[in-house]
Amino acid sequence: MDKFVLRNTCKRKRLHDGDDTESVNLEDATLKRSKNDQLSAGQLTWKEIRAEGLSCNYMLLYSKTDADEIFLQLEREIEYFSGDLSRIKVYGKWHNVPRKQVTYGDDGLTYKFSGITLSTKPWIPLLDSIRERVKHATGHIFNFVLINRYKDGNDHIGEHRDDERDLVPRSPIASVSFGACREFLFRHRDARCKNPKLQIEPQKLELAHGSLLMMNFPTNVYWYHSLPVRKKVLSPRINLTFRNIIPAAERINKDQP
DNA sequence: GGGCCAGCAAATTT
DNA sequence: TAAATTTGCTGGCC
Repeated sequence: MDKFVLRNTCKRKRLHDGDDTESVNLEDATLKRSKNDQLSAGQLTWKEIRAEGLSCNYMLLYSKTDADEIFLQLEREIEYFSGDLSRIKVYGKWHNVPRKQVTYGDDGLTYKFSGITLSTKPWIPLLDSIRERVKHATGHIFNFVLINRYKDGNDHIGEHRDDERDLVPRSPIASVSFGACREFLFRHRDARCKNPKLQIEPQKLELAHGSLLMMNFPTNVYWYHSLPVRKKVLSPRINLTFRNIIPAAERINKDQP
């Protein structure tokens, strides 16, 4: 993939002067990455993102060269859910989810999404190698990955928290991004209503090609996240969120002690 | 003109 | 039992 194309897939826009939201500029990241192309990844430093009840860490996990190669491999090898598994009923109307998605993970794991239960596909070497890279960088091993592919800026995901019931309590979520830069938005649960009691500013991130975002406890308790529509984005983004899912058998035992 | 955002539309699940 | 949750459409603002 051409570096020039990637560098232009996302122009950062400051909405307000003095905007103090944490954000990561793809152009800076691309420059930094080109300097580091000769270096092995893992030598790059973490950036901390903190707010009330929000704890995230961000780094460039892959050099641009490696990220380009992985993006192409993902495009070749990942098979997304289709048919009933990619449709959803909202307000009595059926819709195709505005993105492509699929789950891979350890044998027997399932993941509930908006009423439908998705079973996982078995790990493939490409995904296992990314999982190992995340383990090397963070010390965390994950048993499940949800892959979302956003074909362009019209594909999106609405504001949500990740389903806590299925997740191992307090376990972090690792989000690895490839392809086009998209704005990622956090909003505090107490700042979502019409007349919020608290004025908590949203947190905006721009997740670069080859980046890793760790969402640590208790981020997922207090903050909703979304990937809004961005009409100017014309190229695809693939995002992998690694999680630790409680196996269904253990969940049943837990619910019925 | 168009990008962005807030608000609103049921039915199902927990 | 009541609250939370999904996406698309509309209208207002810039």
